[in-house]
Amino acid sequence: MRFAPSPTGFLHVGSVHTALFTWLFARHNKGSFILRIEDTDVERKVEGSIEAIMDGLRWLGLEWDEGPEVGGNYGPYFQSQRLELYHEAARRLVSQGDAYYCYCSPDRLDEMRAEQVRRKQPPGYDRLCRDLDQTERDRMEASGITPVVRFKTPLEGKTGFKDIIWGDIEFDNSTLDDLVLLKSDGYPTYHLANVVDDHAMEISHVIRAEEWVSSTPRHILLYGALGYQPPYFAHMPLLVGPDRAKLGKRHGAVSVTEYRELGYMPEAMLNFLALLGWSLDDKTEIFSREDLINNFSLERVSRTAATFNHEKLKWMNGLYIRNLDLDDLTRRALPFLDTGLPLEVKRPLSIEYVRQIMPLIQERMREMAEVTDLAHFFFSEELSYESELLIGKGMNQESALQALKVSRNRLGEMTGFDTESLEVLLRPLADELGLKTGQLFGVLRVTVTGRAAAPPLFQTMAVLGRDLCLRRIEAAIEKLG
RNA sequence: GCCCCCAUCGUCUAGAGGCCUAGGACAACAGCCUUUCAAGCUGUAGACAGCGAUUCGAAUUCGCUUGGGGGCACCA
Repeated sequence: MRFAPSPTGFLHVGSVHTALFTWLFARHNKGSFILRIEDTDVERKVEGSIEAIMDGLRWLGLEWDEGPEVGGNYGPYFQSQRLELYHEAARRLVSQGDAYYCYCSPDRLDEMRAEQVRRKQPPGYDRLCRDLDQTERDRMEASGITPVVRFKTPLEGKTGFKDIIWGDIEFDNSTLDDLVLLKSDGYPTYHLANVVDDHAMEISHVIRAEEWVSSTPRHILLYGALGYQPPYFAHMPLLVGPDRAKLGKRHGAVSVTEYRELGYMPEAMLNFLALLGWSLDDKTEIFSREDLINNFSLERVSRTAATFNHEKLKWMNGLYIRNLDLDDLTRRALPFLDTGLPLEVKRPLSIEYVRQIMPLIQERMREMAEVTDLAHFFFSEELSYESELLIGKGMNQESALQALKVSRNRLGEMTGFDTESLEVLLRPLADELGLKTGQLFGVLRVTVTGRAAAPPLFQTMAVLGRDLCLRRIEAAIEKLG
Protein backbone atom coordinates (compact mmCIF):
# COMPACT_ATOMS: atom_id res chain seq x y z
CA MET A 1 0.00 0.00 0.00
CA ARG A 2 1.19 3.48 -0.51
CA PHE A 3 0.44 7.00 0.57
CA ALA A 4 1.27 9.35 -2.25
CA PRO A 5 0.94 13.01 -1.37
CA SER A 6 2.08 15.83 -3.55
CA PRO A 7 4.32 18.45 -1.98
CA THR A 8 2.14 21.46 -2.57
CA GLY A 9 1.97 22.83 0.96
CA PHE A 10 1.17 21.66 4.45
CA LEU A 11 -0.05 18.22 5.46
CA HIS A 12 -3.84 18.37 5.26
CA VAL A 13 -5.96 16.46 7.77
CA GLY A 14 -7.78 14.93 4.82
CA SER A 15 -4.50 13.53 3.57
CA VAL A 16 -3.76 12.22 7.02
CA HIS A 17 -7.15 10.55 7.05
CA THR A 18 -6.22 8.68 3.89
CA ALA A 19 -2.71 8.01 5.15
CA LEU A 20 -4.08 6.62 8.40
CA PHE A 21 -6.49 4.21 6.73
CA THR A 22 -3.81 3.09 4.33
CA TRP A 23 -1.35 2.62 7.16
CA LEU A 24 -3.90 0.72 9.24
CA PHE A 25 -4.71 -1.52 6.34
CA ALA A 26 -1.03 -2.21 5.76
CA ARG A 27 -0.31 -2.89 9.41
CA HIS A 28 -3.38 -5.02 9.87
CA ASN A 29 -2.48 -7.17 6.90
CA LYS A 30 1.25 -7.17 7.52
CA GLY A 31 1.82 -5.37 4.27
CA SER A 32 4.25 -2.58 3.73
CA PHE A 33 3.39 1.06 3.85
CA ILE A 34 5.15 3.11 1.24
CA LEU A 35 5.54 6.85 1.09
CA ARG A 36 5.89 8.17 -2.42
CA ILE A 37 6.19 11.84 -3.23
CA GLU A 38 4.21 12.87 -6.29
CA ASP A 39 6.18 15.91 -7.29
CA THR A 40 5.26 16.08 -10.93
CA ASP A 41 3.85 19.56 -10.89
CA VAL A 42 6.74 21.94 -11.02
CA GLU A 43 4.47 24.98 -10.76
CA ARG A 44 2.68 24.00 -7.61
CA LYS A 45 5.64 22.61 -5.78
CA VAL A 46 6.17 24.36 -2.45
CA GLU A 47 9.51 24.57 -0.73
CA GLY A 48 9.63 22.72 2.56
CA SER A 49 6.42 20.79 2.10
CA ILE A 50 8.13 17.43 1.81
CA GLU A 51 9.61 18.02 5.24
CA ALA A 52 6.23 19.13 6.55
CA ILE A 53 4.64 15.95 5.26
CA MET A 54 7.30 13.72 6.76
CA ASP A 55 7.30 15.60 10.07
CA GLY A 56 3.56 15.33 10.30
CA LEU A 57 3.48 11.63 9.56
CA ARG A 58 6.22 10.94 12.04
CA TRP A 59 4.59 13.02 14.71
CA LEU A 60 1.47 10.94 14.27
CA GLY A 61 3.48 7.78 14.34
CA LEU A 62 2.56 6.77 10.80
CA GLU A 63 5.97 5.39 10.02
CA TRP A 64 6.59 4.29 6.46
CA ASP A 65 8.44 1.11 5.57
CA GLU A 66 9.75 2.41 2.30
CA GLY A 67 10.20 5.91 1.00
CA PRO A 68 12.25 9.05 1.47
CA GLU A 69 14.94 8.79 4.14
CA VAL A 70 14.22 5.09 4.66
CA GLY A 71 14.90 3.68 1.23
CA GLY A 72 13.52 0.42 -0.05
CA ASN A 73 13.79 -1.87 -3.01
CA TYR A 74 11.49 0.06 -5.29
CA GLY A 75 13.01 3.53 -5.22
CA PRO A 76 13.53 6.26 -5.95
CA TYR A 77 10.44 7.43 -4.11
CA PHE A 78 10.22 10.82 -5.74
CA GLN A 79 8.43 10.84 -9.05
CA SER A 80 10.65 13.62 -10.29
CA GLN A 81 13.46 11.08 -10.16
CA ARG A 82 11.59 8.49 -12.15
CA LEU A 83 10.91 10.42 -15.32
CA GLU A 84 12.59 7.92 -17.60
CA LEU A 85 10.09 5.28 -16.56
CA TYR A 86 7.17 7.45 -17.59
CA HIS A 87 8.79 8.43 -20.88
CA GLU A 88 9.36 4.83 -21.67
CA ALA A 89 5.75 3.93 -20.93
CA ALA A 90 4.53 6.85 -23.00
CA ARG A 91 6.73 5.88 -25.95
CA ARG A 92 5.48 2.36 -25.74
CA LEU A 93 1.87 3.45 -25.73
CA VAL A 94 2.43 5.69 -28.74
CA SER A 95 4.14 2.98 -30.70
CA GLN A 96 1.39 0.54 -29.79
CA GLY A 97 -1.17 2.99 -31.06
CA ASP A 98 -2.71 3.55 -27.62
CA ALA A 99 -1.50 7.12 -27.32
CA TYR A 100 -0.64 9.98 -29.61
CA TYR A 101 1.09 13.32 -29.77
CA CYS A 102 -1.10 16.36 -29.43
CA TYR A 103 -0.01 19.79 -30.62
CA CYS A 104 -2.96 21.83 -29.47
CA SER A 105 -2.03 25.02 -27.66
CA PRO A 106 -3.35 25.75 -24.18
CA ASP A 107 -5.13 28.74 -25.68
CA ARG A 108 -6.97 26.61 -28.17
CA LEU A 109 -7.95 24.17 -25.43
CA ASP A 110 -9.24 26.97 -23.24
CA GLU A 111 -11.33 28.37 -26.05
CA MET A 112 -12.62 24.96 -26.89
CA ARG A 113 -13.69 24.34 -23.31
CA ALA A 114 -15.29 27.75 -22.99
CA GLU A 115 -17.26 27.08 -26.13
CA GLN A 116 -18.34 23.66 -24.88
CA VAL A 117 -19.52 25.11 -21.61
CA ARG A 118 -21.37 27.86 -23.46
CA ARG A 119 -23.16 25.27 -25.57
CA LYS A 120 -23.77 23.26 -22.39
CA GLN A 121 -21.73 20.42 -23.77
CA PRO A 122 -19.60 18.30 -21.47
CA PRO A 123 -16.12 19.79 -21.56
CA GLY A 124 -13.45 17.50 -22.95
CA TYR A 125 -10.72 17.33 -25.52
CA ASP A 126 -12.13 17.24 -29.03
CA ARG A 127 -9.49 14.80 -30.29
CA LEU A 128 -8.27 17.09 -33.01
CA CYS A 129 -4.81 15.52 -33.02
CA ARG A 130 -5.91 11.95 -32.52
CA ASP A 131 -5.60 10.94 -36.13
CA LEU A 132 -2.91 13.24 -37.46
CA ASP A 133 -0.85 11.63 -40.22
CA GLN A 134 2.91 11.69 -40.44
CA THR A 135 3.17 14.74 -42.71
CA GLU A 136 0.91 16.82 -40.48
CA ARG A 137 2.93 15.78 -37.48
CA ASP A 138 6.18 16.68 -39.21
CA ARG A 139 4.79 20.09 -40.01
CA MET A 140 3.82 20.69 -36.39
CA GLU A 141 7.17 19.48 -35.14
CA ALA A 142 8.90 21.78 -37.59
CA SER A 143 7.04 24.78 -36.24
CA GLY A 144 8.70 24.12 -32.91
CA ILE A 145 5.73 22.93 -30.87
CA THR A 146 6.54 20.49 -28.10
CA PRO A 147 3.64 18.08 -28.06
CA VAL A 148 1.99 16.40 -25.15
CA VAL A 149 1.14 12.72 -25.19
CA ARG A 150 -2.51 11.85 -24.93
CA PHE A 151 -4.13 8.53 -24.26
CA LYS A 152 -6.28 7.15 -27.04
CA THR A 153 -9.37 6.38 -25.02
CA PRO A 154 -11.58 3.73 -26.61
CA LEU A 155 -14.57 5.43 -28.21
CA GLU A 156 -17.00 2.72 -27.27
CA GLY A 157 -17.58 0.15 -24.59
CA LYS A 158 -17.69 0.35 -20.85
CA THR A 159 -15.01 0.30 -18.20
CA GLY A 160 -15.83 -0.78 -14.72
CA PHE A 161 -14.14 -1.92 -11.57
CA LYS A 162 -15.03 -3.32 -8.22
CA ASP A 163 -14.25 -0.94 -5.44
CA ILE A 164 -13.74 -2.52 -2.05
CA ILE A 165 -15.78 0.19 -0.41
CA TRP A 166 -18.22 1.22 -3.13
CA GLY A 167 -18.87 -1.99 -4.97
CA ASP A 168 -19.23 -2.09 -8.73
CA ILE A 169 -18.82 1.14 -10.61
CA GLU A 170 -19.06 1.42 -14.37
CA PHE A 171 -18.46 4.17 -16.86
CA ASP A 172 -19.20 4.52 -20.56
CA ASN A 173 -15.95 5.03 -22.37
CA SER A 174 -17.71 7.57 -24.55
CA THR A 175 -17.88 9.91 -21.56
CA LEU A 176 -14.11 9.82 -21.11
CA ASP A 177 -11.90 12.12 -23.13
CA ASP A 178 -8.30 11.67 -24.24
CA LEU A 179 -6.39 12.58 -21.14
CA VAL A 180 -2.86 13.91 -21.19
CA LEU A 181 -0.22 11.43 -20.05
CA LEU A 182 2.93 13.40 -20.59
CA LYS A 183 3.04 17.15 -20.29
CA SER A 184 5.07 19.32 -22.62
CA ASP A 185 7.58 20.01 -19.85
CA GLY A 186 8.45 16.34 -19.86
CA TYR A 187 6.71 15.54 -16.58
CA PRO A 188 3.99 12.93 -16.47
CA THR A 189 0.49 13.67 -15.27
CA TYR A 190 -0.79 12.03 -12.12
CA HIS A 191 -2.61 9.43 -14.19
CA LEU A 192 0.42 8.07 -15.97
CA ALA A 193 2.83 8.35 -13.08
CA ASN A 194 0.52 6.74 -10.60
CA VAL A 195 -0.24 3.78 -12.86
CA VAL A 196 3.37 3.23 -13.82
CA ASP A 197 4.60 3.52 -10.24
CA ASP A 198 1.89 1.51 -8.58
CA HIS A 199 2.75 -1.28 -10.96
CA ALA A 200 6.50 -0.88 -10.59
CA MET A 201 6.25 -0.74 -6.82
CA GLU A 202 3.93 -3.72 -6.74
CA ILE A 203 1.18 -1.88 -4.96
CA SER A 204 -1.61 -4.34 -4.24
CA HIS A 205 -4.24 -1.91 -2.94
CA VAL A 206 -4.78 1.67 -3.91
CA ILE A 207 -6.50 3.51 -1.10
CA ARG A 208 -7.34 7.11 -1.89
CA ALA A 209 -10.11 9.64 -1.46
CA GLU A 210 -13.44 9.57 -3.24
CA GLU A 211 -12.50 12.43 -5.50
CA TRP A 212 -10.53 9.90 -7.53
CA VAL A 213 -13.42 7.64 -8.37
CA SER A 214 -14.14 9.29 -11.67
CA SER A 215 -10.61 8.98 -12.93
CA THR A 216 -10.30 5.36 -11.96
CA PRO A 217 -11.71 4.02 -15.26
CA ARG A 218 -8.98 5.92 -17.07
CA HIS A 219 -6.46 4.24 -14.85
CA ILE A 220 -8.00 0.83 -15.47
CA LEU A 221 -7.76 1.50 -19.20
CA LEU A 222 -4.14 2.52 -18.80
CA TYR A 223 -3.27 -0.59 -16.85
CA GLY A 224 -4.83 -2.58 -19.64
CA ALA A 225 -2.98 -0.78 -22.43
CA LEU A 226 0.30 -1.21 -20.57
CA GLY A 227 -0.42 -4.86 -20.03
CA TYR A 228 -0.51 -4.50 -16.28
CA GLN A 229 -2.78 -6.15 -13.77
CA PRO A 230 -4.65 -3.34 -11.97
CA PRO A 231 -4.52 -3.24 -8.17
CA TYR A 232 -7.57 -3.33 -5.93
CA PHE A 233 -9.14 0.04 -5.38
CA ALA A 234 -10.71 1.42 -2.24
CA HIS A 235 -12.04 4.97 -2.31
CA MET A 236 -12.51 6.63 1.02
CA PRO A 237 -15.31 8.96 2.00
CA LEU A 238 -14.40 12.61 1.77
CA LEU A 239 -13.84 14.78 4.81
CA VAL A 240 -16.11 17.79 4.61
CA GLY A 241 -16.70 21.01 6.49
CA PRO A 242 -19.92 22.09 8.21
CA ASP A 243 -21.27 23.15 4.82
CA ARG A 244 -20.70 19.62 3.52
CA ALA A 245 -18.19 20.74 0.94
CA LYS A 246 -14.77 19.19 0.72
CA LEU A 247 -12.73 20.24 3.76
CA GLY A 248 -10.58 23.23 2.96
CA LYS A 249 -8.81 26.22 4.44
CA ARG A 250 -12.01 28.20 4.80
CA HIS A 251 -13.25 25.63 7.30
CA GLY A 252 -10.61 26.55 9.86
CA ALA A 253 -7.60 24.55 10.88
CA VAL A 254 -6.87 21.88 8.27
CA SER A 255 -3.16 21.32 8.63
CA VAL A 256 -1.81 18.85 11.14
CA THR A 257 0.80 21.38 12.13
CA GLU A 258 -1.91 23.68 13.42
CA TYR A 259 -3.38 20.95 15.57
CA ARG A 260 0.01 20.04 16.81
CA GLU A 261 0.66 23.63 17.82
CA LEU A 262 -2.68 23.87 19.57
CA GLY A 263 -1.67 20.93 21.65
CA TYR A 264 -3.55 18.03 20.21
CA MET A 265 -2.09 14.68 21.03
CA PRO A 266 -1.26 12.44 18.10
CA GLU A 267 -3.06 9.57 19.78
CA ALA A 268 -6.27 11.60 20.04
CA MET A 269 -5.91 12.84 16.50
CA LEU A 270 -5.60 9.33 15.12
CA ASN A 271 -8.44 8.02 17.25
CA PHE A 272 -10.69 10.81 16.10
CA LEU A 273 -9.76 10.51 12.45
CA ALA A 274 -10.21 6.75 12.51
CA LEU A 275 -13.83 7.24 13.55
CA LEU A 276 -14.53 9.41 10.56
CA GLY A 277 -15.87 6.95 8.04
CA TRP A 278 -15.04 3.87 10.03
CA SER A 279 -16.44 2.24 13.12
CA LEU A 280 -16.03 -1.06 14.87
CA ASP A 281 -19.46 -1.41 16.41
CA ASP A 282 -22.16 0.60 18.08
CA LYS A 283 -20.24 1.63 21.18
CA THR A 284 -16.49 1.42 21.08
CA GLU A 285 -14.89 4.74 20.38
CA ILE A 286 -11.66 4.89 22.29
CA PHE A 287 -8.95 3.06 20.44
CA SER A 288 -5.26 2.83 20.99
CA ARG A 289 -3.02 2.52 17.97
CA GLU A 290 -2.90 -1.24 18.51
CA ASP A 291 -6.67 -1.53 18.88
CA LEU A 292 -7.02 0.27 15.60
CA ILE A 293 -4.56 -1.96 13.82
CA ASN A 294 -6.14 -5.10 15.21
CA ASN A 295 -9.68 -4.16 14.36
CA PHE A 296 -9.39 -2.20 11.15
CA SER A 297 -10.97 -3.42 7.96
CA LEU A 298 -11.92 -1.71 4.73
CA GLU A 299 -15.22 -3.55 4.75
CA ARG A 300 -16.35 -1.39 7.65
CA VAL A 301 -15.54 1.87 5.95
CA SER A 302 -18.61 3.91 5.15
CA ARG A 303 -19.47 5.64 1.91
CA THR A 304 -20.87 8.87 3.19
CA ALA A 305 -18.75 11.97 3.51
CA ALA A 306 -17.97 12.82 7.12
CA THR A 307 -18.01 16.25 8.71
CA PHE A 308 -14.87 17.13 10.58
CA ASN A 309 -16.30 18.00 13.98
CA HIS A 310 -13.82 20.14 15.91
CA GLU A 311 -15.88 19.93 19.10
CA LYS A 312 -15.65 16.19 19.30
CA LEU A 313 -11.95 16.23 18.55
CA LYS A 314 -11.51 18.69 21.39
CA TRP A 315 -13.47 16.51 23.75
CA MET A 316 -11.46 13.47 22.77
CA ASN A 317 -8.20 15.30 23.22
CA GLY A 318 -9.34 16.33 26.69
CA LEU A 319 -10.08 12.71 27.45
CA TYR A 320 -6.59 11.69 26.39
CA ILE A 321 -5.06 14.47 28.45
CA ARG A 322 -6.98 13.37 31.52
CA ASN A 323 -5.61 9.88 31.07
CA LEU A 324 -2.00 10.99 31.06
CA ASP A 325 0.12 10.21 34.09
CA LEU A 326 1.77 13.08 35.90
CA ASP A 327 5.21 12.73 34.37
CA ASP A 328 3.90 12.39 30.87
CA LEU A 329 1.56 15.33 31.27
CA THR A 330 4.32 17.48 32.72
CA ARG A 331 6.65 16.59 29.92
CA ARG A 332 4.08 17.42 27.26
CA ALA A 333 2.90 20.62 28.91
CA LEU A 334 6.32 22.10 29.52
CA PRO A 335 7.00 23.27 25.97
CA PHE A 336 3.60 24.95 25.81
CA LEU A 337 4.23 26.81 29.05
CA ASP A 338 7.67 27.73 27.90
CA THR A 339 6.47 29.41 24.72
CA GLY A 340 3.12 30.59 26.05
CA LEU A 341 3.97 32.24 29.35
CA PRO A 342 4.89 35.94 29.41
CA LEU A 343 8.54 36.86 28.98
CA GLU A 344 8.76 38.19 32.56
CA VAL A 345 8.39 34.71 33.92
CA LYS A 346 11.81 33.35 34.79
CA ARG A 347 13.14 30.52 32.64
CA PRO A 348 13.89 27.74 32.77
CA LEU A 349 10.64 26.80 34.44
CA SER A 350 10.89 24.57 37.47
CA ILE A 351 9.81 21.11 36.49
CA GLU A 352 9.00 20.34 40.10
CA TYR A 353 6.71 23.36 40.32
CA VAL A 354 4.99 22.46 37.05
CA ARG A 355 4.52 18.95 38.36
CA GLN A 356 2.64 20.35 41.34
CA ILE A 357 0.41 22.46 39.16
CA MET A 358 -0.55 19.83 36.64
CA PRO A 359 -2.99 17.81 38.77
CA LEU A 360 -4.92 21.01 39.41
CA ILE A 361 -5.55 21.80 35.77
CA GLN A 362 -5.39 18.43 34.09
CA GLU A 363 -9.11 17.89 33.92
CA ARG A 364 -9.67 21.44 32.73
CA MET A 365 -7.56 21.19 29.59
CA ARG A 366 -8.81 20.16 26.22
CA GLU A 367 -6.04 21.59 24.10
CA MET A 368 -2.59 21.43 25.63
CA ALA A 369 -2.01 25.04 24.64
CA GLU A 370 -4.70 26.04 27.12
CA VAL A 371 -2.23 25.23 29.86
CA THR A 372 -0.83 28.73 29.62
CA ASP A 373 -4.10 30.42 30.33
CA LEU A 374 -5.11 27.92 32.98
CA ALA A 375 -1.84 28.15 34.86
CA HIS A 376 -0.53 31.63 34.27
CA PHE A 377 -1.43 32.87 37.75
CA PHE A 378 0.94 30.30 39.18
CA PHE A 379 3.77 32.13 37.46
CA SER A 380 2.97 35.81 37.11
CA GLU A 381 3.68 37.97 40.15
CA GLU A 382 1.04 40.60 39.38
CA LEU A 383 -2.56 39.67 38.84
CA SER A 384 -4.90 41.89 36.95
CA TYR A 385 -8.61 41.75 37.66
CA GLU A 386 -11.46 44.10 38.45
CA SER A 387 -11.81 44.84 42.15
CA GLU A 388 -15.59 44.24 41.93
CA LEU A 389 -14.75 40.62 41.36
CA LEU A 390 -13.65 40.43 44.99
CA ILE A 391 -17.07 41.30 46.26
CA GLY A 392 -19.16 38.19 46.01
CA LYS A 393 -22.88 37.67 46.15
CA GLY A 394 -24.46 39.06 49.31
CA MET A 395 -21.29 40.86 50.25
CA ASN A 396 -20.06 44.42 50.18
CA GLN A 397 -16.74 46.17 50.18
CA GLU A 398 -16.53 46.15 53.91
CA SER A 399 -17.22 42.48 54.50
CA ALA A 400 -14.82 41.55 51.72
CA LEU A 401 -12.13 43.74 53.19
CA GLN A 402 -12.65 42.30 56.62
CA ALA A 403 -12.54 38.77 55.31
CA LEU A 404 -9.25 39.50 53.63
CA LYS A 405 -7.68 41.14 56.66
CA VAL A 406 -8.67 38.38 59.03
CA SER A 407 -7.55 35.75 56.56
CA ARG A 408 -4.22 37.48 56.17
CA ASN A 409 -3.62 37.41 59.91
CA ARG A 410 -4.64 33.82 60.38
CA LEU A 411 -2.75 32.58 57.39
CA GLY A 412 0.31 34.37 58.62
CA GLU A 413 0.14 32.58 61.94
CA MET A 414 -0.26 29.12 60.46
CA THR A 415 2.42 26.58 61.06
CA GLY A 416 1.97 24.45 57.97
CA PHE A 417 0.55 25.51 54.63
CA ASP A 418 -0.76 22.32 53.15
CA THR A 419 -4.19 21.59 51.76
CA GLU A 420 -5.54 20.00 54.93
CA SER A 421 -4.42 22.67 57.36
CA LEU A 422 -5.75 25.35 55.06
CA GLU A 423 -9.14 23.71 55.03
CA VAL A 424 -9.12 23.24 58.79
CA LEU A 425 -8.35 26.90 59.22
CA LEU A 426 -10.52 28.46 56.56
CA ARG A 427 -13.73 26.49 56.78
CA PRO A 428 -14.56 27.54 60.38
CA LEU A 429 -13.34 31.02 59.60
CA ALA A 430 -16.27 31.63 57.29
CA ASP A 431 -18.66 31.01 60.13
CA GLU A 432 -16.72 33.27 62.40
CA LEU A 433 -16.93 36.05 59.84
CA GLY A 434 -20.62 35.49 59.39
CA LEU A 435 -20.11 34.38 55.81
CA LYS A 436 -21.02 31.31 53.89
CA THR A 437 -18.06 29.17 52.98
CA GLY A 438 -18.70 29.89 49.32
CA GLN A 439 -18.46 33.62 50.00
CA LEU A 440 -15.19 33.48 51.86
CA PHE A 441 -13.66 31.03 49.44
CA GLY A 442 -14.84 33.15 46.56
CA VAL A 443 -13.07 36.24 47.81
CA LEU A 444 -9.89 34.30 48.43
CA ARG A 445 -10.10 32.59 45.09
CA VAL A 446 -10.22 35.85 43.21
CA THR A 447 -7.52 37.28 45.44
CA VAL A 448 -5.17 34.43 44.88
CA THR A 449 -5.88 33.54 41.22
CA GLY A 450 -7.35 36.69 39.79
CA ARG A 451 -10.40 34.90 38.50
CA ALA A 452 -13.72 33.53 39.60
CA ALA A 453 -13.23 30.15 37.98
CA ALA A 454 -10.14 28.29 39.07
CA PRO A 455 -8.93 24.99 40.48
CA PRO A 456 -9.88 24.05 44.07
CA LEU A 457 -8.84 26.80 46.47
CA PHE A 458 -6.86 24.99 49.16
CA GLN A 459 -4.79 22.99 46.74
CA THR A 460 -4.13 26.07 44.70
CA MET A 461 -3.01 28.04 47.73
CA ALA A 462 -0.82 25.21 48.92
CA VAL A 463 0.99 25.15 45.58
CA LEU A 464 1.31 28.91 45.47
CA GLY A 465 2.80 28.96 48.94
CA ARG A 466 2.26 31.18 51.89
CA ASP A 467 4.37 34.13 50.77
CA LEU A 468 2.74 34.57 47.43
CA CYS A 469 -0.73 34.13 48.92
CA LEU A 470 -0.08 36.78 51.53
CA ARG A 471 1.33 39.19 48.98
CA ARG A 472 -1.77 38.72 46.88
CA ILE A 473 -4.02 39.31 49.84
CA GLU A 474 -2.19 42.57 50.52
CA ALA A 475 -2.65 43.54 46.89
CA ALA A 476 -6.36 42.79 47.11
CA ILE A 477 -6.76 44.79 50.30
CA GLU A 478 -5.10 47.68 48.57
CA LYS A 479 -7.39 47.32 45.60
CA LEU A 480 -10.47 47.46 47.79
CA GLY A 481 -9.29 50.14 50.12
C1' G B 1 -24.60 20.84 -18.88
C1' C B 2 -22.64 15.64 -18.76
C1' C B 3 -20.72 11.37 -15.85
C1' C B 4 -20.25 8.86 -11.05
C1' C B 5 -21.88 8.47 -6.18
C1' C B 6 -24.36 9.32 -1.45
C1' A B 7 -28.86 9.88 1.94
C1' U B 8 -30.45 7.18 10.11
C1' C B 9 -30.77 12.52 15.78
C1' G B 10 -27.40 19.41 14.68
C1' U B 11 -22.53 16.22 14.11
C1' C B 12 -19.81 11.14 14.04
C1' U B 13 -22.13 6.61 13.76
C1' A B 14 -24.71 1.20 15.06
C1' G B 15 -28.21 -1.11 12.08
C1' A B 16 -26.90 -6.12 6.35
C1' G B 17 -36.26 -8.06 6.52
C1' G B 18 -38.87 -9.40 12.30
C1' C B 19 -33.88 -8.49 18.13
C1' C B 20 -35.93 -1.13 16.32
C1' U B 21 -41.93 1.85 20.41
C1' A B 22 -34.13 2.70 16.05
C1' G B 23 -28.64 1.84 20.08
C1' G B 24 -23.96 4.66 21.39
C1' A B 25 -20.81 9.21 21.34
C1' C B 26 -20.00 14.77 20.78
C1' A B 27 -22.84 19.08 21.26
C1' A B 28 -27.54 21.04 23.88
C1' C B 29 -30.66 21.08 28.19
C1' A B 30 -31.90 19.55 33.40
C1' G B 31 -30.47 17.40 37.99
C1' C B 32 -26.84 15.27 41.41
C1' C B 33 -21.91 16.08 43.46
C1' U B 34 -19.54 20.67 45.00
C1' U B 35 -15.89 26.46 47.78
C1' U B 36 -16.03 28.46 41.84
C1' C B 37 -14.81 26.21 37.10
C1' A B 38 -14.04 21.65 35.36
C1' A B 39 -14.29 16.39 35.70
C1' G B 40 -17.76 12.58 37.05
C1' C B 41 -22.71 10.50 37.51
C1' U B 42 -28.08 10.49 36.26
C1' G B 43 -31.78 12.03 33.16
C1' U B 44 -34.41 14.98 28.98
C1' A B 45 -34.87 16.41 24.04
C1' G B 46 -33.44 14.84 19.16
C1' A B 47 -33.19 10.94 13.16
C1' C B 48 -34.67 6.33 9.36
C1' A B 49 -35.60 12.86 3.11
C1' G B 50 -40.50 11.91 0.29
C1' C B 51 -43.57 8.70 -2.57
C1' G B 52 -44.62 4.14 -4.57
C1' A B 53 -43.50 -1.28 -5.06
C1' U B 54 -42.02 -6.29 -3.07
C1' U B 55 -43.29 -8.90 1.55
C1' C B 56 -47.32 -11.67 6.60
C1' G B 57 -43.61 -7.91 8.05
C1' A B 58 -38.93 -2.80 5.65
C1' A B 59 -34.35 2.01 8.40
C1' U B 60 -32.82 -2.46 6.01
C1' U B 61 -34.76 -4.91 -1.04
C1' C B 62 -36.37 -2.38 -5.84
C1' G B 63 -38.09 2.09 -8.62
C1' C B 64 -39.02 7.21 -8.94
C1' U B 65 -38.65 12.14 -6.82
C1' U B 66 -36.06 15.50 -3.90
C1' G B 67 -31.70 16.99 -1.60
C1' G B 68 -26.35 16.73 -1.25
C1' G B 69 -21.41 15.67 -2.87
C1' G B 70 -17.40 14.39 -6.21
C1' G B 71 -15.41 14.62 -11.13
C1' C B 72 -15.21 16.70 -16.12
C1' A B 73 -6.89 20.78 -16.53
C1' C B 74 -0.36 20.16 -19.99
C1' C B 75 -3.29 19.93 -10.73
C1' A B 76 -2.81 16.17 -7.85
